Parts: sequence; structure tokens; C-alpha cells
Amino acid sequence: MMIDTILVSLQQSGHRDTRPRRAIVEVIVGRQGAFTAREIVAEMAPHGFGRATVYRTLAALQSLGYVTRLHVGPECDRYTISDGSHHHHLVCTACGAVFPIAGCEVEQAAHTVARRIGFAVDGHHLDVYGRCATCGVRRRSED
Amino acid sequence: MMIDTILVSLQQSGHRDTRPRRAIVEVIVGRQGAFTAREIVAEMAPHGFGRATVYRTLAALQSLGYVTRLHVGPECDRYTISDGSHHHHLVCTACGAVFPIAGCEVEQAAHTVARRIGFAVDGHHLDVYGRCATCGVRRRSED
DNA sequence: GTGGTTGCAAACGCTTTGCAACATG
DNA sequence: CATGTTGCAAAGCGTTTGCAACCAC
Repeated sequence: MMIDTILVSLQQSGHRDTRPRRAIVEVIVGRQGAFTAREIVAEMAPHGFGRATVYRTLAALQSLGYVTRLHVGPECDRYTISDGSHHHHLVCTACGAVFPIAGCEVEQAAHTVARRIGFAVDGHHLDVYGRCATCGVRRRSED
Repeated sequence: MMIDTILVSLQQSGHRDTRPRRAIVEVIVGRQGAFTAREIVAEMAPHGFGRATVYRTLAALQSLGYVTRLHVGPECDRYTISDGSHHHHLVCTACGAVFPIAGCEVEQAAHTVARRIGFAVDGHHLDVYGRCATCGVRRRSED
């Protein structure tokens, strides 16, 4: 179970396996798509878990690489689950689904340009947004 | 002069050529690199121009495509001058220099993946950060 | 003169933090 | 039973907005 893997990682990095944290991780894993801190806070409220806890947990997950911040259009407050191996995503603006982009292809293109001007690349961020196959089909028949 | 071009565009879109606006555009054009709203506000303060004006002008320039919001690492509050033709940048984290990346190469890679999964791409955002040639050399000799 | 523009200050929303009580390992 | 964690409320931060005076056209 992905949830336990993450909780174990948290423990290994000196954190504890607590009820609020577990609930937050469960929600995030269950979503399988982009989400905002706001949304998680709303889902935690009924359980009596506060926003501070959500933000702190999100920060911890981010530093462990389990969560990545997306930059879709003008928005920069969305996150997605990540396994740390790829940094790029196709984000569906309709349903929030997130598909990983194999890093190599994009990275190669960026590095080609960088090399040409002697730029030393430290990192990069790419997010592509649009409609996933499911939502694209739905649009054609419903819009 | 780039400055007048922008001011004329503003006028053509129903805006007016005012002293504060001109000052803001001048500063932005003069920088030739990434900047934050905060920095522009600080530079305008001595002239008696307020933050609201800076933010409103920045928004107008953005809607005209003269300014683009960058997403460098965890930051999403930096902007850069843009001519609207390319959406990708190599951003130097040392001096703030911004180099455009020809869109085609990166776009092609992203579209290859998108096509494979039936994803309809609406837009995308890529920013690569690191050290430009000048700062890279300086680092080797000074750090 | 009219309507867009301005500065100010207050409001805003999201995020962070100080703190005392609490619960995990 | 020590220390990381929690919820709460207050503070922090960058940004936006309401408003009356103002100025470009």
C-alpha cells in the first residue's frame, strides 16, 4: 500500500505516524490527481484536523519528494502525488487528472538550448495542461 | 524604443499614457531580466507611486503579453519581459538573466507524449533555471 | 469635461507560526 | 517520559480593492 510506504518514509526521516497525517496521506493518495491545500484542509475539517497540520504535512511530503507543486497557467497552488522520478506532468484542467511525462524527452530539448549558450542547468519545471482523453471525448459530445 | 512601443499598445487597448505607468515600464525594460512585483514597488516608492499602481500596470502588461510570469522552483512571483512569441525560459538564479528557449523543441517533446495518451494540449509552461554562462564562470573563479 | 487612473489604507486569501496540551515510540 | 505533533488563534505576506482626488485626452 502506497500509504504505508509514505508513512514509513516519514518515520525514517524522524517524523511520527499520527492519525491526522495518515488521514491526509490517504486523501492525497486516493485522489490520484491534482489538488490544492485548500481542498485537503476542507476534507480534514470534519475530522477535527486543522489547516496548520495539513500545511505542515504537505511540506514534509514535499521535502521527501512524494508531492510536487504544479504550475498550471497562472495558478501555482496545486500539488500532485509524485514518486520523485519525473518532474513533468500533463494536467487535465477538466478533471484534474495528472499524467507523468517521461523526463528525458523534454530535458533533452532544454539541455540542447542550454548547452548552446553555455547555461548550466540546475533544474526545471514543466507542466502541460489541457484535456485528458476522457474529458476530451466528453467535451465533444456534451459541450 | 521598446518603451514607447509598449505605451502605444497600452493606449491602443484603451489605457492611457501616464507618468507612473511610463516609469514602471521603463524600469521593467531596463532590467532585461526576471523581477518581482516587490522589487518594482520598491523602485517606485521614491517617486511616490504606490504598489496598487504597480500591480495594476503589471496586470495590464501581462494581458497584453509584454510580461510573463515565471515559475522557477518553488517561486511563482517572478516576471519577465516577453514579446509573446516564446513561453519558455532559461532563468539564471544568480543574476536573474532570462534567455528564451525556442518553443518548438520542447513543445514537440510534450506533444509526442500527449498524442500517445490522447491528451489535448491547451497550453504549457516551462522554466529552466541554473547559471548563465557569465555567472557560471564567475562561480568557478570566485566561490 | 469625462472617464480612466492614482495613492492610500483597509481588506483579502493563503500560508506560517507561537503556544500549551497531547500522544507516539 | 521525552520529543515530535496537534489545534487554535493570531500574525505574516503578497496582492487586490473601495474610494475620493486627479489628470490624460
